[in-house]
Amino acid sequence: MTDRATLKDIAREIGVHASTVSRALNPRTASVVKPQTQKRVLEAARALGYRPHPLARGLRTNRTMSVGMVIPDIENPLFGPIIAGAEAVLAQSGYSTLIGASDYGERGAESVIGAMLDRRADGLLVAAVSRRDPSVTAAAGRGVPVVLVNRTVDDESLPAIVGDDRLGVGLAVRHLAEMGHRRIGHVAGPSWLSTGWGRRRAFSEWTEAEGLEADPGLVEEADWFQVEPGYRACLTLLGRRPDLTAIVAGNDLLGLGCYRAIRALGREPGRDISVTGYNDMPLLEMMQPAMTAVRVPYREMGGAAGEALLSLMAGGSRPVSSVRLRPTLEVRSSTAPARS
Amino acid sequence: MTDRATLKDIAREIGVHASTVSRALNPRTASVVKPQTQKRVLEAARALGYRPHPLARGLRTNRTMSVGMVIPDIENPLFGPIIAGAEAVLAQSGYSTLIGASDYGERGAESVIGAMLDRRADGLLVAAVSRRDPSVTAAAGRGVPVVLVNRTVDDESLPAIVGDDRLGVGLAVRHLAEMGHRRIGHVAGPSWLSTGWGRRRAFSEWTEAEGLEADPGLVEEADWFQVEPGYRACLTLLGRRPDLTAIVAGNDLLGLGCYRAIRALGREPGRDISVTGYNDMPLLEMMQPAMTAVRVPYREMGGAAGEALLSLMAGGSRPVSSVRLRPTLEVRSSTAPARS
DNA sequence: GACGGTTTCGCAATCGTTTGCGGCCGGTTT
DNA sequence: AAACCGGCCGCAAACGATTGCGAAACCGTC
Repeated sequence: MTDRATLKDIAREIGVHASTVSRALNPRTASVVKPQTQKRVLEAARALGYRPHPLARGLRTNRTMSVGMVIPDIENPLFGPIIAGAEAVLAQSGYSTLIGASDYGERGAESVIGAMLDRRADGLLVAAVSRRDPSVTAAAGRGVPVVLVNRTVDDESLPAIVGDDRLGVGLAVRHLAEMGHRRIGHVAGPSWLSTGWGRRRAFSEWTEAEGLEADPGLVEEADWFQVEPGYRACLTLLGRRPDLTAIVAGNDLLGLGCYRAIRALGREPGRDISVTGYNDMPLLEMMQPAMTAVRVPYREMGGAAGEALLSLMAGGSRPVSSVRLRPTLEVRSSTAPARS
Repeated sequence: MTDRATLKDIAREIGVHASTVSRALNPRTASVVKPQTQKRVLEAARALGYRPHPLARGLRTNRTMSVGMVIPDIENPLFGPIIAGAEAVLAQSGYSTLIGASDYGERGAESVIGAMLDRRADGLLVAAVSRRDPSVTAAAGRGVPVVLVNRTVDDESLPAIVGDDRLGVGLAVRHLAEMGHRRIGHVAGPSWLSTGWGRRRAFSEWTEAEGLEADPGLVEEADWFQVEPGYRACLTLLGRRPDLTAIVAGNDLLGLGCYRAIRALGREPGRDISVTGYNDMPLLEMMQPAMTAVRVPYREMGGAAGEALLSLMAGGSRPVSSVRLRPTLEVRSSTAPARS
């Protein structure tokens, strides 16, 4: 860890004061130094391989040029693209991304957020939020720029970059309706997450809009966005309504759980009962049958969240608005015309 | 962003000097302050909600308490558990994890590593390395603690936490041999990555050790650890050797490519040709047929890497040694007895 | 040559901590 | 009573940058 050159080193090199070097190097203040000395500074800086010391700078300016990103579960492949998208645009603007896993801890994202605020992160990107999360709103209340990703809170005051679940569920329901399905069920995600809750409501709205049967009994909630809970929920759903010809799953993993449940009942997903997933995670097209799914643009979502946070931190007075990204439908072979 | 309390605030509160407060709060120096004043300091600190300012501290101590983690491709589900494992143990010791995606850039991990060193990260966790990567070895040469994860460099001087590929490939080959397979092929990963290269060599060694046919023509290299390259490689392999009854894939994605290739040739993976994957990524058991795979303990790998980096940064004179984690074999239905 | 107005730069404070050094105070030793 | 010592704590100097303020230096003008 050979010692790096400092402003003082450059100053000594060309016989000026360190403050002049600082001004020459900072684009915002470069106008007050004589062009020729600026040139000398720049040359010396490059010659010495000068790199500003982020801690010293941050201490003075009270900015760390780093943002914290809170993820509930890094092992979920869903969050990879979100992280990648956000990290890319943040790095572009010189920000580093601190990662923190809340691991669905009992205390929510609190300790992770606390650690990040202790580090004086300039902003927060939170993908981990449940529909009400005191630590997040508290941080935002204290003036820390916060942008939510993927999930949001009920209180709409925080900017959130999410997928348009109403639209996405509509794509799935209409697709099934067009294929002649009249009795469609829904395996919903946890209603304490905005995604689970929103898709469930959207499902009810769309079945009604399409003039399909709309009975509360058509919906069964899984207590978790995972394969196993999806399996169980689908089993009870099909136990209650064996006449269903299609199922809209709250996400891909729940859809895979449906596959398993349908097979457990001696029928075949796609052929006997159509299934749609949600998210379109990687490798979903490799499943048998390849799963039709609503595709959410997660990388773009991460990128948009990064940009929103940047403009929020820039402190522009115009409020940063929430964004709903338009999903698309990837039709594969887990959906087929209804066999009457 | 209400201003936080500083040492000086605490000092004023109880009528001592800030340096005394500093000493009282630091376990290492707490012994030089009178127990009673220490108690008063602690109380005042808690009352004021004091949190040390990491930038000021880092500026003085020349440590940032943060480590950089370089990932080639965050979107690859493989790296999620590694990140999670490392982040967990590092957070335990008060370190924050900076994430950086090298995105397989042309210039390797150079710019990402550069950005992290500019930030004065105390250490580096690199999962992105190719078999020779000048920027990584350069950083290590400059005295920055570096630990490699998952992949390593040819030059063994850097501590690396990797899976034991020799063992893992052995598990797969022996499993197939026990099921009566005699003509086993290998779809290898890129030979410029340590994992691709190591598994390929291990394959040759094990086929020979098991007394199986060991012909260079049994191996076909995919130019990338992805489904599509695996598909192409498997096609040419089976074109050359239609008599193969089993294939050991260099990783899971290549294995999925093999599935596709086998089906493209009108045969069925598992039934006609056995396939083994490598890594055992999430949802592999949901594929049809569920893929037999060598399971690498990635979360433990991340954790072990974090611990190795911690002890490296602690500067203990005893060298931090490399670790090879033992993989296991998950037998599923993509492998079956050879039909002679 | 004095003067007003710019440009350009140096001075020094500041951000919040850590830490070497020295001073004070109490008690014990000679 | 002088000398000494150890425990406890304050003083001040760092760490490396940014920035308000003021002072030179320089320009042109009368």
